Amino acid sequence: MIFNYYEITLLKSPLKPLTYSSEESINIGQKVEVKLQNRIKLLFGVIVKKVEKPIFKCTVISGILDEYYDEKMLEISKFISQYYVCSLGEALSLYTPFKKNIITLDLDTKFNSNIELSNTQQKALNFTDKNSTSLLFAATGSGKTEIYIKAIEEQLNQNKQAILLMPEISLTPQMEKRLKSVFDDSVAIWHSKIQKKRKNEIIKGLLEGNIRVIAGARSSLFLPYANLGIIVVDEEHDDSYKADNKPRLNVKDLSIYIGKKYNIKIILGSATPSISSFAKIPYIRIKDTFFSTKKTITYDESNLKLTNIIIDKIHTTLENKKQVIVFLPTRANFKYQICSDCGKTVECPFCSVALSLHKYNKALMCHYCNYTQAIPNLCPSCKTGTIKNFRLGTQEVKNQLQKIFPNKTIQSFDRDTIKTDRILRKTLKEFNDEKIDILVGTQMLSKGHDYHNVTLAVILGIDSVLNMTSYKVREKALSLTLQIAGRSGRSGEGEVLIQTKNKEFFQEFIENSDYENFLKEELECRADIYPPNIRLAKIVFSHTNGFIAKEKLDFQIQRVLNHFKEVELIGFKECAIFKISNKYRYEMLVRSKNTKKLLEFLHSIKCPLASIDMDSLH
DNA sequence: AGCACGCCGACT
DNA sequence: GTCGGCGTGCTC
Repeated sequence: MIFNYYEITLLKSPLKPLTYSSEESINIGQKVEVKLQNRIKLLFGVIVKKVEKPIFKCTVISGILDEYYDEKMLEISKFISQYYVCSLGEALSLYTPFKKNIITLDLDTKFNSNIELSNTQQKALNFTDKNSTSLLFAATGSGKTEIYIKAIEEQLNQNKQAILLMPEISLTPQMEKRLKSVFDDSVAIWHSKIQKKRKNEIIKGLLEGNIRVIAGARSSLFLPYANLGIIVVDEEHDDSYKADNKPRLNVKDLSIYIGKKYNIKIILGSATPSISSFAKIPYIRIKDTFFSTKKTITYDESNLKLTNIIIDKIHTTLENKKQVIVFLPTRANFKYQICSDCGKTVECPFCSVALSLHKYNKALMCHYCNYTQAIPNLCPSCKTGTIKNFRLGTQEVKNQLQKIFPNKTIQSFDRDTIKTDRILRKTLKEFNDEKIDILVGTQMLSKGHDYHNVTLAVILGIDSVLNMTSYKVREKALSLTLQIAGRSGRSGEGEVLIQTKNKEFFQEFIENSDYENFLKEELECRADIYPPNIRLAKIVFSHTNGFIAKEKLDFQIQRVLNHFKEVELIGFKECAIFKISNKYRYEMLVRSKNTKKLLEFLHSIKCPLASIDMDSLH
């Protein structure tokens, strides 16, 4: 009997590849089922290498499936496991494999959209033709979607496939409509909320060749593409392209990597591009808008509350039969519950954060671990004082506005209210049909939705963004403000009201100059100490026993200082939220100009308490 | 002694 | 990740 020996990487497992045997000759990339130790359930694995008979005894492969990972998937996964510090199995698990027995049809359907591009749009399209990777630095309403569509069409007509990435599921409905009008059933929407049955249809369509364009969230990058020609990354500045659990990859950065390696065209687009894209990628600016909009900006230098200035502006706007959006960075009703006697906040028992009041549910909730409790009558600390609310959230602003404008329809727009795709579509439709007068929401408001009759955008509490501790706060606060401001006055004149104690900052970059100046100036500030000119990684150590977490942190600090000369320790501290889900957390930030050396350190940590975040956005 | 629980280390 | 092995410490 002839046995073959293979290294197999186990999917979703942090283990290194293990060696198994089989009588059959199996291809690299084949998905198989294997038994591990005394576990009852079989595990899925992928053949990564054929090897000689090893010195130890091998288990026989239990089953060979009719799914496989192609060479590109394996190569990219290898890169992900190296760069983002995870096992090969964890990286490969991102992918939906190819299926055997599905014949790939010819990709020769031709498309002929009748979209007429303006001169400016045509110039931008030519620019993306000339550069393999390009950035469309395009103002809101400048028509970048048409450019995307034309660029995708060019690729499809060369028998290629296309991906259009969006940061949010909530943006897919409007994009779907526009893509379908050109590409019809050749386009499919892909994200985590798509039903399993539909997902299988899409994979089949993609393999057979009748689906040619995938538009959707992060996971769209990991489908079985036989002949990918272009990846468009819309709203490229958006932080949600970075995954927040392992493998902590950034699909925008990964797209750029894939584009270079496999000669796939990459187009990034944003009205407020990220500093790193601006610094590294050839860009073209599009300032023209279809409707020349004139923006008036006013400031309110009070703390987070609805002042008369704000109420008057809203009143006038509504009188003129126009709509209003109100942004604030906090969900729920109030951020903190403070005792009037002892001044203590009501904290989550499992996390070091104050609980938020959710009036609708009559409960206090933790925004980090979802712990929920009844609203206490008396302060749980001193048992005498009463609990007072502090700092507004979307719900409370909505309620206050409702009292001031009893005849108007006011709707909140945040994760609490917009729970499903159906509710999202319904709310946006009602708002655009002018059945809603005011939308009060969080970041969700800023994300590329079209509000055609809004002439006033109110931005509350932006200072709390500016006051966070991150090298990115200025970039975040300004892009967020501009994105929200961009929602006002899409047809005609628009007003923006910013509540801030940092008026000069906004004046300087919104009124006196523009975002490009900000990017240039901020790039200078970042110099060689913060990205994009240097690599930054964050390592978090967490444990139910705080001393253990601290001990592991200290150990790694010593290692960097003593053994990794080219890696610089920027700092270490308790995490901003010290305790989450009953685990105490410490973090350290390291940076290096030498990516290889930085990765060497990160790979050498080998501590299960540590979560490693390469290119951390914090 | 007998058992519950948490930690640790191995996994081909 | 997931499992068993093993040490600690509590109870009968």
